[in-house]
Amino acid sequence: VTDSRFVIQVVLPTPAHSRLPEVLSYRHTQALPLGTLVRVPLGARELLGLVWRAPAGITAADCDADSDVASAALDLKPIAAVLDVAPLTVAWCKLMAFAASYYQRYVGELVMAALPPQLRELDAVQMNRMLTKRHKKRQKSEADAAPAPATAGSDATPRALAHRSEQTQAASLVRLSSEQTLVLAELAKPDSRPILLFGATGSGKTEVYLRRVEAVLASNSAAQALVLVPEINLTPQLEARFQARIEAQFGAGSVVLMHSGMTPAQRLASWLSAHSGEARLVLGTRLAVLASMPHLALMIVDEEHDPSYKSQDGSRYSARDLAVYRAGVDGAQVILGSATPSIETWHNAAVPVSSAEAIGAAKSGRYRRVDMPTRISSAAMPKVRLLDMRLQKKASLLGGSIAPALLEAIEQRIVRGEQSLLFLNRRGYAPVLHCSACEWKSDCPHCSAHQVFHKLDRRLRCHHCSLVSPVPRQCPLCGNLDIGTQGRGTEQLEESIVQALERNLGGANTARVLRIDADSAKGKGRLEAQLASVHAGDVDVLVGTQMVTKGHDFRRITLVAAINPDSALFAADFRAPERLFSLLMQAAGRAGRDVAVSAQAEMWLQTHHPTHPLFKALQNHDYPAFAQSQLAERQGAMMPPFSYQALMRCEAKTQEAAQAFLDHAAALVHSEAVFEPWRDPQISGFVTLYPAVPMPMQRVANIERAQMLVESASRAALQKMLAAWQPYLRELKVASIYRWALDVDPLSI
DNA sequence: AGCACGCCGACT
DNA sequence: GTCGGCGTGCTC
Repeated sequence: VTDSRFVIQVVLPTPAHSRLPEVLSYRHTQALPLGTLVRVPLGARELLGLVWRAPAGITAADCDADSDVASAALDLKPIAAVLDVAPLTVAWCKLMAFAASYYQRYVGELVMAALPPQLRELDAVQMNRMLTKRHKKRQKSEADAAPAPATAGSDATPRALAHRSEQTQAASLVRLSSEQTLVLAELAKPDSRPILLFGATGSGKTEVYLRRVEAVLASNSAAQALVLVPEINLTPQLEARFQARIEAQFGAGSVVLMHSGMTPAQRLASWLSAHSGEARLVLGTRLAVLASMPHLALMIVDEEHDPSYKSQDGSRYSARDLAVYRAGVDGAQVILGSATPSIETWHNAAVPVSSAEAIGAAKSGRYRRVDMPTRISSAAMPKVRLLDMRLQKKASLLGGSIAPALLEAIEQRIVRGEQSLLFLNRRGYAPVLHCSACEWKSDCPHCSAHQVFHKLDRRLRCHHCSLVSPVPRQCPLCGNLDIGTQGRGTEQLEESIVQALERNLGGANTARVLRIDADSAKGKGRLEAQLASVHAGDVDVLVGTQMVTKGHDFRRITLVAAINPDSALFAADFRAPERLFSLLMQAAGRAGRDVAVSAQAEMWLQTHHPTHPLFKALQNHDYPAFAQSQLAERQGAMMPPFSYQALMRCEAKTQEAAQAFLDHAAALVHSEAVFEPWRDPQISGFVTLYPAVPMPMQRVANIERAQMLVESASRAALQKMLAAWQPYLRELKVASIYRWALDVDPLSI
């Protein structure tokens, strides 16, 4: 114990609002490099920590000259154990440092979000036992696979080379289009800027990703690639395709998955494999952007506009933005792919911006745009038809929601043996019940939302707090027996379609209708089974929420209909049009993927606003025009990407308390005497604090929520102000507050 | 955030 | 007489 002279700085999973400092000091018998994983005592617990600042020769003995520091150093607790795992790289630590400072969190919080949960739980003995087992298993499988001595990472044996060329031949059976060939040549150019791969749905982006990954992995025997997708559960085909192709060429175990749906043991195994360099390709969801990959050379963010890349809890980072930053520190290429890029990315790719302002953008401050406009197999994009609902008689609407012309189009598809997809973003039978005699509505007692009527199990459900209650037989307020539904959900849409087909086709009706939404897909394997029946052709009409619009390659769908897209048209959120456009474009992409049927593929939009520019742009499949109009609007109103935002959210017992906290926080800033940075005109002149307001969903599970927007035309000024604000916020004590959190670059405000 | 310590109500 | 409720307070 006496020779534990070295002072080691460690970060731990201490939340930002605990009163602990970000970095803690411990003693150890020797210096430890930055990035070393250790277990350290904290109070009564023993936690996983990461060596943060290398002490560079500072020992307790060196501190003798200063007795205060020396005695403090002697008080330090010793490090309990050093994990037998290679230290994290300096580049990875830089990523953590950047993410922590940009999103206003403690480094320890991000580090722990990045490490697999099981790494935190295992003590040193369990850990080492596990590592030994893993090591032995690997040696055994290597011995079995290659009698010739082939070390991991260099598989340049004749056997491996022969194997590889065989595979290359097999892969080349998938013939590339000339467009794909050109795009791949463009991606191979030595240009360090992030790339926006702007490619229509069905243009063959996945094949381009695969080839690019293959090329980068083949160029260097250690190189690693990272492919991010929004939801791994929704793209099992993609996973299978990557696994088959890459493992065939680079060996079994060269591909690992990383997402939150895996078991703790699987997550640990994947993490170790990526960390050791054994895995050449990591395929995962947003959390995979934080994976330890010492030889990272390529990152691909598929569907980069997808909101699920922005973490909505905990550290609230954007995996896409961090990928762009990470490409910089790792010297890796980053490719952002989308048919409907986020407006921010489009702006970065289309308009030069000053380098200092773009998060992590390469030195030039701009992205390189590579276009893939053509649908593969010369299949055309579906024709978009706007169905003017103002001209429809209410009584003629089927189940109140489907125009007769649309039903007719569906029936034609059934006769031709083609499939239709009806898209409605509302699950349940009806969004609300109401009393015909009084004001009663099926309000959730705990949330500022209605309880949704689910007819199948005769229940009322709150989709926010999951409260389930029986359907009342009479009005709870006035006793009236006449209780009706209002609005329509997927259950009702399914019911209406089934009834109409029975009525119209009578005994000849053999049409099969399937509903896919979060309710129908509940339970392990249910979604896969349902999707499989669509692929197998066992379904004629598919009714679903946005769940079915993502990525599925339904070959025989020739009609996609958006039943009620208008609701998002005039939403308060300035990003609502962007989301609607990409949702509808993606849905449209489900139609006519097979060239044999693509000629008659159509997308129908039932709307009361057929002249709306968003629908016009969609009709022309003209994303650039839509993005341009959005950018013009945002520039006029000084909204992102022409300004930068942070949102302070607060949860409390009462709305008053929540707002009181935010008011205090704002007052703190405005009192220049307290908040020094505010005296700096470079900050106060550029940062605006808006008044605290209730959140759009004001109450969830009896918790009142309020928010306050902080905005600036200068990212640097906003960052400076937020960083200076943090310590004051941590000290702020207001009664009845549950918690507060800062969200940098919020997706919805 | 954990996890202690700590001081008051209903049970073997 | 203890088991356990969750209210403060501390953790290199």
